[in-house]
Amino acid sequence: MEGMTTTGTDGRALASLAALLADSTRASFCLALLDGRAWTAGELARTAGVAPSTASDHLTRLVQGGLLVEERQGRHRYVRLAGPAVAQLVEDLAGHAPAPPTPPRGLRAVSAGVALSYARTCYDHLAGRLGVLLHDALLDQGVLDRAGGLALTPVGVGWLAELGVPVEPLRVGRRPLVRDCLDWTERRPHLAGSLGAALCRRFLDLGWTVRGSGRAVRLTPAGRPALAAALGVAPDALAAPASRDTAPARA
Amino acid sequence: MEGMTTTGTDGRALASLAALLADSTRASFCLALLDGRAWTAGELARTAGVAPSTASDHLTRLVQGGLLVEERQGRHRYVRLAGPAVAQLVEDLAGHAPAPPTPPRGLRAVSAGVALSYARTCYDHLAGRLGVLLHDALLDQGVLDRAGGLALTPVGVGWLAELGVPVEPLRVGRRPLVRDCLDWTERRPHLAGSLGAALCRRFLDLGWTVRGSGRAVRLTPAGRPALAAALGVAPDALAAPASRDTAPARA
DNA sequence: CGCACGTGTCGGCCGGGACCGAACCGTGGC
DNA sequence: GCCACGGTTCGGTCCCGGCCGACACGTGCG
Repeated sequence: MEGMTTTGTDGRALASLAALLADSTRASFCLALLDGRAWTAGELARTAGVAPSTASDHLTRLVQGGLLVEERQGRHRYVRLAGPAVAQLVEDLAGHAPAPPTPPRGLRAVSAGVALSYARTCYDHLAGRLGVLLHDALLDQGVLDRAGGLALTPVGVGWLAELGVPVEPLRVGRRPLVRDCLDWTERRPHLAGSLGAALCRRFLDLGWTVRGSGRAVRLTPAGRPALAAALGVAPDALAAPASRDTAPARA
Repeated sequence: MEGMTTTGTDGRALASLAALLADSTRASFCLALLDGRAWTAGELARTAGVAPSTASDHLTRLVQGGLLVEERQGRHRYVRLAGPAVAQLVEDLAGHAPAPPTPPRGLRAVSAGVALSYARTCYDHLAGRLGVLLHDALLDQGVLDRAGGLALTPVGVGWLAELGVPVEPLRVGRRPLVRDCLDWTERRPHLAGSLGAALCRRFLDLGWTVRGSGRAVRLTPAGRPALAAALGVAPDALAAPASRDTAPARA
């Protein structure tokens, strides 16, 4: 009677998982790692503003908890999120957290912020204004449809083939093909799931986009008209914000 | 350079949200509340095995954090999850937590466990073997389709109309129409989303199912053939486990 | 070989927070 | 009016865990 029969995950297990993210330093690690790349322990320590020894401790716990995986190279310890499932978990949690009243501070921070809000990676797919725009355009084009839940249409399969993205290989594993992911800056959904990741990768392969510093992404001069054509929108609609869209906010 | 520009949710916000679930007592509260009903502070305190004063404290924090909403009636304080979004968050987190190696203890616990694993509510939709069976049958019947992501088909709209469930009212709000929800006991998906909730409610209204003790649900004698017909399966496929399917584990 | 550097370990400090018991307060029943 | 009961508030205790500095270890460079 006392122990109660929860017959499912028990409170302790849930709590210990949540505890991994319940520390601001570890949380900031995970948010940083949401760019999908591998970071070294030192990098994470610096961006979080803690001593290397502290960061090392946290990383050990995150790895042991299964949220991160590590890869050692020489004297470096690279860590990254353990997979899309973990990324989604962090995204969801972050999406429910109250938006910070953080008006960027310095000039440099502002321009960096502008670049990030225009286009960035969210784990392994596109986010920011460009990500939301892609999401909306795919719905307009009939590539996606949300009449009965977000889904790829038969039309969409053809559209993807034309772009050089075969769909079948994307159906492997438990990961959903398409999924909404709430955009932090736009507060509207962009496209995630294995298809979102494949598109992001394909755009990079085609040279339509390139990675900027950190998680920022830029649309190349060649990529703009090409992507506009594929999405059936005017190239102007893809214009980057105020600053030159080729230079990533000159220092 | 030092402060870093996360340009999104900041680590502290994420951490404070996660901290709400990072305590085993609060976590067990949320898991208990996943049945979708409103519990009193005392009930939660007893099932978690803590003093009323402790529970009161925890509830205040959970309400302030926006995870729970309260409703005071006389000398009682009823709390329930703040909404489907919170329920999904807890589910997801619980789904990623390691499965507990908890072989039920006593005789009574075993039969209660059997009833629960057969059919129960998961916030506001059906879970357990019956929930998974429903999910699979809907896919077989062509009501749902996951060719391009889980979605309701045109055929499904008709099927629902026949059952007396109009679809349009379900499209309101941000909540997805259909969604997979990982079943704790079956470790396979069952149907969530506004449609999952509507079906669960409809079955209760039709008298096909009734609520048992706690979050358990039972299929009524009248409901079994009716549901079997609607799903296009043999009534035997819906048979409850070993024990009598009418008595919910006496005393 | 020795030095710099990135990382892990240990000890110690300290704050937060989980918990309880006791007293207090309002509700509802007698 | 009294009492039982559910809930809350308040001290006080105690432990967990985040943090650092100092030291040890291995890598890679000069």
